[in-house]
Amino acid sequence: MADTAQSPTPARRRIPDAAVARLPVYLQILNALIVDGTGQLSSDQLAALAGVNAAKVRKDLSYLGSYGTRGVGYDVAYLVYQIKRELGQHHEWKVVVVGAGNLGNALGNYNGFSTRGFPIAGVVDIDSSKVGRKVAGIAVRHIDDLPSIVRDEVVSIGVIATPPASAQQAADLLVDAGIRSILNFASVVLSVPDNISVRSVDLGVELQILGYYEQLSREDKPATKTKREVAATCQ
Amino acid sequence: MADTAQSPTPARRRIPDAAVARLPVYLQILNALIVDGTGQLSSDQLAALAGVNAAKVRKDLSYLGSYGTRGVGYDVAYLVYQIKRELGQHHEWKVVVVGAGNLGNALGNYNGFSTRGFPIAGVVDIDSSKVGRKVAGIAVRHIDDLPSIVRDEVVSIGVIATPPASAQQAADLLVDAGIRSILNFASVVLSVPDNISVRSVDLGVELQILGYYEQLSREDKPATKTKREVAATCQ
DNA sequence: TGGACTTCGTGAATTACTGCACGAACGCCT
DNA sequence: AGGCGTTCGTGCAGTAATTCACGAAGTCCA
Repeated sequence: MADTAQSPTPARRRIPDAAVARLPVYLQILNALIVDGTGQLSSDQLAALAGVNAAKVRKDLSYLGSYGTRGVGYDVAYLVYQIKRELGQHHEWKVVVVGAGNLGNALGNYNGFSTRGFPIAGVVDIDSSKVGRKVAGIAVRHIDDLPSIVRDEVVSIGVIATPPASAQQAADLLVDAGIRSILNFASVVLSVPDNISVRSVDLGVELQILGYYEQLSREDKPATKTKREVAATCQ
Repeated sequence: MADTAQSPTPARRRIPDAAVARLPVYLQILNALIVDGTGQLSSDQLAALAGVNAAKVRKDLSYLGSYGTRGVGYDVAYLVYQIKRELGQHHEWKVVVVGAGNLGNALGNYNGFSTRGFPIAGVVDIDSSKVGRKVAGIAVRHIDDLPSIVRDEVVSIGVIATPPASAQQAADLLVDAGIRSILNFASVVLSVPDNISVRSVDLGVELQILGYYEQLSREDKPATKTKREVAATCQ
């Protein structure tokens, strides 16, 4: 968070975390629009599709630069290009999945990874009996092979799909193998060095949050409806 | 957001969204501590385990009431009780899963749901060829049965595990069936009435966010490491 | 009983994010 | 060419979230 001093690049814009979390959503929408043949769209339209405020859309996009045309809107294809550039999506980031259980299998078979620029370089498991089984055409390898997979395939991101009890160990192994970005599906808080990025997705937590608001809306006499249309991703 | 007027309950505390999102994490940690036999712990200790600031822990917990003891800390079991109460976790919330594909299967087999108070009342799919197949011991039913499942089983939460193209339709059907809380795994922004809660978890978006910070840390000369230890769940 | 020490609870300061409102820039039409 | 309508980009005010800092309230031990 030290934006102090003169960075070598004249003005390296610092995009707020909240905006970074929304850019992929815009990108997803815009990609769908390209398929539909839409060439231009306004911040109002994009805002409606993303379920957010139009001013927020404009501000978010302004962090990328001034790529809109006043009186007209944004060129869809160009915007896609710029968002991809900002997100580092112009090349692929390879992913390795740790844990070949239910979730690991589902992730392996999930198309969204490769179609969005995150091809799966490998699936590993600590259980030798699972080694060799195929997940989405990829043979499961033993976790001891993790370092060589990461090195040989130039993997950037590790996905933890193990039981909670093994998650910390998996994280340690990923860090040791040189991974600096981790997506964690196990319901534990991982402890990692400062320079490692971790994002955790815990289904139980998501449900509990929903449960809270559900309870809240029931306590309030149903007349006063709690307005709430979250497109959370994190947040 | 209208905290205006006099609510009937003398002082219905309004817990900030950010705090609500953290309470389940604390709960998870505390539950693990109970198993270990820990009776008391300080905000400092809990903060370390949750990877957050101690002041934040105290403020979050203070929204529940004053349940700590100065000079000592918090009683683990009592805190668990209070967090559960606040989150509405003293009774179970039944869940229905829409979509019996890869993800639907993984979710059905995922223990975390039922062990954390969200038993699966049913799995439905639009594809008749999948109907009758078993997912985690539960027979898949046709989506036409959704209204009766929701009514008969008193389901509170719907989980969308369909392909993106069908997600909006699934959401509409859930809303029609009376569901007011939706957990969406499809990578589309759902459009629902104001009084419905939606939380979206998009694996692609999570990876793209990680990709951004990964790129960022590579651009900065590696000397200036970007500090970043996020335990996001939403945010 | 009293003093030293610990830890909570919370007001106040800080930081981050949101949303409004408006000037500037552009296309289009006559 | 000029005026009109549209939409971007952004300064600013308002709101939400975080963090600090310190008094209050408790434990423990001599």
